[in-house]
Amino acid sequence: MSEIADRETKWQARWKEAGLGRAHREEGRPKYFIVFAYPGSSGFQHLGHMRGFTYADALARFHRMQGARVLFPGGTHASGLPSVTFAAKVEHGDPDTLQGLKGLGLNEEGIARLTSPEEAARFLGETYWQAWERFGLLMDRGAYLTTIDPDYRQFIRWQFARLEQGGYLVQKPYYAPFCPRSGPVSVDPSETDLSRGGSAEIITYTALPFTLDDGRVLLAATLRPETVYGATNVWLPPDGSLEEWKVQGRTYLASPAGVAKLLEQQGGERGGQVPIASLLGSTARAPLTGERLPLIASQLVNPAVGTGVVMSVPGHAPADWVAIGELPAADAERLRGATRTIIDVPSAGLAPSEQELLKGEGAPAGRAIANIGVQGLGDKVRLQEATERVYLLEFSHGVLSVGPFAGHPVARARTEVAQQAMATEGAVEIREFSEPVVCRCGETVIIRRIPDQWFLGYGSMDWKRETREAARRMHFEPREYGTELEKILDWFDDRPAMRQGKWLGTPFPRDPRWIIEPIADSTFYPAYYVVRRYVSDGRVSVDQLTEAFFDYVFLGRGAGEPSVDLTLLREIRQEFEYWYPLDLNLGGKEHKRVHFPVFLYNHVALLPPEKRPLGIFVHWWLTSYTGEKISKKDVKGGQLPPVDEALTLWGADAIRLYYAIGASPSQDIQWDREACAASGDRVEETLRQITALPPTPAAPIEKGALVAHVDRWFATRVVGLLQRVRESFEGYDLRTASQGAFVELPALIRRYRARGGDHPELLGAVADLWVRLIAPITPHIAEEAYRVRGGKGFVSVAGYPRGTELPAFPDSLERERVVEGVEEDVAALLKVWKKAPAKLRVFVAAPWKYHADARLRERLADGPLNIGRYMQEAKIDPALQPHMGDLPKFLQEVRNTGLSGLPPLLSPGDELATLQESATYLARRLEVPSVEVWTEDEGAPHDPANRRGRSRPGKPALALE
RNA sequence: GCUGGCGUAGCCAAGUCUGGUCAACGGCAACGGACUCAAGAUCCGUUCUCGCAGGAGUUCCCAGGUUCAAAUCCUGGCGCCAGCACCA
Repeated sequence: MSEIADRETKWQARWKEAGLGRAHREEGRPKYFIVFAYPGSSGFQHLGHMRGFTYADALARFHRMQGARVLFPGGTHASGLPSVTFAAKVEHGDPDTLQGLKGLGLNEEGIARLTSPEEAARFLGETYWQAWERFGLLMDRGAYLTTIDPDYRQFIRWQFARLEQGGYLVQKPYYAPFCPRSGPVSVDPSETDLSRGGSAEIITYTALPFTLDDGRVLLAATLRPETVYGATNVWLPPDGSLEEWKVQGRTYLASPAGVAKLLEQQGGERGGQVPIASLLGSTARAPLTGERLPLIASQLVNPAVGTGVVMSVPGHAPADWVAIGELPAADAERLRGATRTIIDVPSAGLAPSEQELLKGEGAPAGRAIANIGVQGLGDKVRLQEATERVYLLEFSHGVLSVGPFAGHPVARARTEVAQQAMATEGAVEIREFSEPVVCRCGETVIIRRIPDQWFLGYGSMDWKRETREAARRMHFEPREYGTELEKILDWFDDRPAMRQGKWLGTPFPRDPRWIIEPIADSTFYPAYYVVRRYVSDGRVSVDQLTEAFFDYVFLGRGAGEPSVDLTLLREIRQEFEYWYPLDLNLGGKEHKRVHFPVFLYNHVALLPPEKRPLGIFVHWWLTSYTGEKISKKDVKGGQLPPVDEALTLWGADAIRLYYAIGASPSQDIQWDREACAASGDRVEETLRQITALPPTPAAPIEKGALVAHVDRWFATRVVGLLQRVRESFEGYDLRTASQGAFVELPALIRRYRARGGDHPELLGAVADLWVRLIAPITPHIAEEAYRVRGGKGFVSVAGYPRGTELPAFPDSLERERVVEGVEEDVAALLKVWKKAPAKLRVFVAAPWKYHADARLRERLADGPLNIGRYMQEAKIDPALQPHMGDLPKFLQEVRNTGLSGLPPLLSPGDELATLQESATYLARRLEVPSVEVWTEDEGAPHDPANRRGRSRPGKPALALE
């Protein structure tokens, strides 16, 4: 093990031994309760996962050092599919998974155990916890949980009982993926249940009824029901049969595949076969318009898609347009002149590519065909493009121009037409996957209607309104997320809260066939962390976690669980009252639209306003380098290293600093190995420097102890820096805070020393503050340095610098600025001054200029400078009168810069004294053998170019020789 | 399309809400120097252009506009990213 790893494990062990992570309530003392959105137990963690956890720890540490009692718990989310997937990978012998497990030191037997999803979840959870410890996270192990623990399940049962009681659960029909052989399945990209089709979406068609003369009804499935006003005919497959579907006393016709879907989704029963040939040549009455349309066969129609019957809208559907063009003469005759344009797209405001699409005359579909150059029905790629573009364009910009909904935008008319067709014409919805979905068992997955699905009623206006109000009182980081969340709440709708299938989770108490869905069981859990500590140390048993228990602890309602000792019960209630509300919930940007909204909703449903969360912190991701076109030599970071490897290479402190200083949290960081390594160097250098500084003085530095300008200046700058760092932490700005602690402070010390500063007590005091300053970000080296410097206890619980620890001398900053100005100016001069200078003369402005300057500031404060008036006044000012000739030039220079362009105002004596005191420094620094400081009106040495005349208060003139 | 975000010097990335202190923090990289037998680390300097006196010019995706003043505000355009639901 490396020296770094040894150091880090040593301190982690000591923190654990001292119990620093354990939360202790102390009434009357401020508290800070922070959680991160617990990770799903899906596999091995990498550096990307650790970014947010580190932020949470840095904030928790900062507040702990500020004197707050901190509750910083963590857990893992084992519900749902991830652990099931992982266990399946173990079972199937997935090479990456097995290699990872062996890397963690598991033997065959240990690995075999992980084929159980529960075991896998617990195991993964432990590896996460270990990673958190190794990153230096100071958390309360007593609160650690996984969501499949029996006590957690008790908690979830209580939560859902309360939600149901409060009317937050609703039951209504739902359409879900279903395997006829294996039962409910999940269609998601991990394809745990599937052998193909994980990225399929469920598409909802409207099946419009077209009535034949004999009363039977053809169902034509469409995604664009509003185009019924432009329908010219009905397409049927070229051969085969349709099938009857009988429902509610009516008989519909659709393809056999279509009928199969309808039976699953709508019920009813199958009827007889109807040969398509028997239908061709007749007509059907269209819904809503009542027009009679011819039935025509076409290759266009795929009986497997939708209902196998399609209404033809050649004006707006490129495929229909092309199909009609390719019809035999007899069929074409029946349609002549029927193509219509029923959607207008105003050309104003269209993107050039959209304008291009609609160039020309005639129906939009025909124009798109011509402009894209579709060659015929066989030209599938271009036909597809034309279809998609017309569809999108008309959906987003089109306005319906005929019928009762004329004038309505297509996006709106579409639902209006569908609603009306369903209400008055007997239209039905039919759903199918966007691509074939096949179960692991080999069976094709279908969509089945579940009549009594449980939802969380997030669409409810009352609940939504109260949640929005709660959000308005919260703090969001970044602030933009607050406005975004309001928008999200606007469209947030009921969500299925349970499912039937093979998932990990808690059965719904009222009906255990339902397993509570993973998003739904991870909304109110911060509250349970408080209780969990009493379960893990055995003071409360699982069977004591009754509804009465939780009612009392969380809501203060009822007498509580009688089997729990009353004193203990009261204590737990007090704990909850102490820690709640939650100060901060921190999570990655993937949680913006799902977890954070429901987290808030549930707190609103269950708790009174004063107990609702106070803040949400969203961080972006650490991304791996994905560019492909750049040659390998240029590839910066490459893949994200696994946690173990990264810790061995650089150590936790280095990575923590890298996270904190690399970018602001609301920005993806692209992994940069070299930058991470460099931050490791910085960490080690910081440790070296702090330990090399003089010892911490026994007593605070008194104001009187600092006499020299550099000492005063240094102390003042440090004070400002400490304040800024603390404020940055309070404002969640970890980047600025780290920059101050790791970049600016060492730079300040360097300059202080370069300026000749060497006040041992002052440096010692600063070193002690520095150790504390860095502790939230790099706790291990902070402890190390703290101990080496003789600190007592742990710096992790020492006080955080506030900026009141050192005396400050505001005027010293202005003095120093004069010196800095001279440095900058000389550096600029030397750039163009080719020779090596032998001597630098510095001329401080003559006293009358200070007088003129003071007057100038008064005038500028009133508005733009009136030079004429100023001169009038100067004439009668005895101090300025002798210098009337020089005044205009003096004034001219400030005329354009205004007040803000003026350097700080010092007294002439202060400026002169500061520069004299700094002459040696300037000589060394600027590599000029001799530096002399004069005043402008002092007896002049050699000054042929009359440089001295340039001098202004705060900005002395310079002469190089 | 909807919702949100982004476009800053070789690369990463602050600054934009609250216009001036911004040729624009910080990091990486590169170059020069100090130190070293050497390497690494560390320290100093340089990295838009021009300039033999502290200056000037041109920049913050593009084009306009507001303003004494714009990376920052407004309008329009171009380009890119994420999410869009049952998936954690």
